[in-house]
Amino acid sequence: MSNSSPPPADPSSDARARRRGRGHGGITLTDVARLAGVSPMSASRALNSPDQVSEQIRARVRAAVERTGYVANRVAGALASQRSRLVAAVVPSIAGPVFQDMVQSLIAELAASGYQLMLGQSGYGLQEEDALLEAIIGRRPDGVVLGGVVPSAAGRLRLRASGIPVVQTWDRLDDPIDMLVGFSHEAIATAVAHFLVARGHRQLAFVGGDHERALRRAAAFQQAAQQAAGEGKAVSAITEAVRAPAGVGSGREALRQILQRQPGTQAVFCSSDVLALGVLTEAQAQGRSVPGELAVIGFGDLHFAADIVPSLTTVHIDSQAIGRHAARFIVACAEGRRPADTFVDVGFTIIERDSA
Amino acid sequence: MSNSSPPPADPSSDARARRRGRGHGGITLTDVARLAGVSPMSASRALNSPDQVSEQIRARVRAAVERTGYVANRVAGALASQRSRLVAAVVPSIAGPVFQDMVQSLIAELAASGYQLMLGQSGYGLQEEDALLEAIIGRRPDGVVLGGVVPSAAGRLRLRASGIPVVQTWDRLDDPIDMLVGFSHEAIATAVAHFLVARGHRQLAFVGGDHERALRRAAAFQQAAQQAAGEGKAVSAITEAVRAPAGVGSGREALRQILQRQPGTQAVFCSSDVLALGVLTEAQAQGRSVPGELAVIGFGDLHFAADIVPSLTTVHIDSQAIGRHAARFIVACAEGRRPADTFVDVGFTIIERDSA
DNA sequence: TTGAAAGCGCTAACAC
DNA sequence: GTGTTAGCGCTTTCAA
Repeated sequence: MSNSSPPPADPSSDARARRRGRGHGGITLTDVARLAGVSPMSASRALNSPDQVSEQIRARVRAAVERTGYVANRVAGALASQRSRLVAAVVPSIAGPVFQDMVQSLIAELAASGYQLMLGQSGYGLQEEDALLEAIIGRRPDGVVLGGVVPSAAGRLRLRASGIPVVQTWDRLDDPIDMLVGFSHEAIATAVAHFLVARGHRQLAFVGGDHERALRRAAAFQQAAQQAAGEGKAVSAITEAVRAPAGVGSGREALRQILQRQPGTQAVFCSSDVLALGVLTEAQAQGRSVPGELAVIGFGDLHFAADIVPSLTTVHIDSQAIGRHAARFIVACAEGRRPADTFVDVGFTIIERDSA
Repeated sequence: MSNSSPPPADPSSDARARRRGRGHGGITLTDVARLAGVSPMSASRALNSPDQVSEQIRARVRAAVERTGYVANRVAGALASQRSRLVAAVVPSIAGPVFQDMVQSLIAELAASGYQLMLGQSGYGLQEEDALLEAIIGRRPDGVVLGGVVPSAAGRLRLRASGIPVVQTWDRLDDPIDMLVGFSHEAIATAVAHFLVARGHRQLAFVGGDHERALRRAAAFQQAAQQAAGEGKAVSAITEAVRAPAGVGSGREALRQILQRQPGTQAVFCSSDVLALGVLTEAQAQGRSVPGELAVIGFGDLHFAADIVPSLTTVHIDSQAIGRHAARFIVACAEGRRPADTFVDVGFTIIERDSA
């Protein structure tokens, strides 16, 4: 097969071998344009802003694309236009159940606008976090979404300096880098404490991870409990911190610890439904009835929450909405119409089921 | 602050405003080189292949980078070098528990070699799958990892034609596009059927999704059961297909259906631990003891499997290994040393716990 | 070891 | 509408 001029329709077999030297044998926009008998610029327009060219050109370019199997090189496009149509997201870990729904809706929503998601995991030490940030900024994404990641001061500075739109999520921060889509962990802890106290529980416990966010929620929970106590009720609340990853096993262990420290515990608020499942399991294993002897509240409203026995009372967060808002913020920025209001509180709902 | 020549150390405030015209005010390698008093090429070498330049140049460039807060533009680098250091992965959905560990280890392993992951979701119809493939190929990633996704004939052709290394995972396919890291669903189904028959169970059931992979596993399970029957034992096996997403609720419903269709069912093999949790839950709700009256086997060995009551007997797949192998295959290809053997079967293990 | 020249494949900007 | 020109910021290639 001769290698001059655009290759014919069959793009099969040995494309892999074609690469050599500097010209790499790939089909370029110039090839398509030549085949269609138009200028490269017209070909570009026919593909990217079809209304700006005549029907004739559109048709000829379309035909040439079909014949060659041309796929536009978006790397070159990004370099020339300074728009990568790539968005980076950073989460502590994709393996936990927490950020899944957010990432999923982020991907879906971005894809709908022609953007792709690059996913990074922090939570492998600060050294790596810096390297990750550098790798991300180096790719000049059109936006960065941070999920439950609190960057170092240096990281914040770099992100700011890069000029890339940033959306922080999963938390209501006082001093966001740029945009914000979240909810208040303190408000949730307070609401849950009131919920439990209102139902007559006086000896409470909180189970959560040992990271900053969970600890803040714990503090708020204790504080709200104290406050209820101030209203003439004697309420105690203890906190049990488990190490990551917070699985079912950690939940079981946590309940054991709690019952040792405060045998009369009447209600447990868990910072994830998975932990709550562990608490439920342990309670059952010990023959302690839920919610009769022990009320349990989870967090996240994961898919299994409604279907286990007893069904789990839990805090629902609309994670999909978080992803959706974040995606829209960034797409808007990328298209030059930065939203006026760059802060969204998606709120929360306590879903009352059988466990509390 | 004057805006001519490379800006001084402070990269704070209004970088966002600096963009205008064609030159976008960003710090480029040329700026760094000028500041260091060397050619751009030397600066590039100082950063990318430090051993090729003198200590003097290295130091001066390093200093200039620090002063300016320069972050290399990898888009330009990718265009020039034809290596994006970007790998694309496609999974049906990131929200299921199935591909999480794989994606997690893929990200980690790639990051360790300086690569980033772009994540796409298929499973939104074929129209979208084609668009997704186009978006991926357009970015010229150094590799594509397919997780449980069977591309259309057209998709396969395009991937092949693109010359991008492809790794298919989670299955042992007969005719892979390129490289393969997986395990045999048929072998698993057979092993589980034998496991159950050997323990005296004669009335079996399979619960799985209604997609191709699960159905193949179901067929293999039934066949293995028949085969055992041929050895002088009367074995029956029925299949219950649930619609996606296969959650705890689907598992409960599935067991109800099964017990209606085959009231004497003694053992259930579920195509995911989540379904198994549902079956367990329903059995418990009906007062049916596990494993006494009903044996249950799951698939995936998810984090909760060991900690629920009864603990779940299940099929363990080393998903992390899948991600690791896939990453290594692609990095190797990208660095010009394509592995001789591009096929790995990671196998499986039946983890025997209390539920069967 | 260092540098100059020449692109990578595309699009913004400006003509016609 | 369409084409021409001139880069985007980097790296490959080749010469010194």
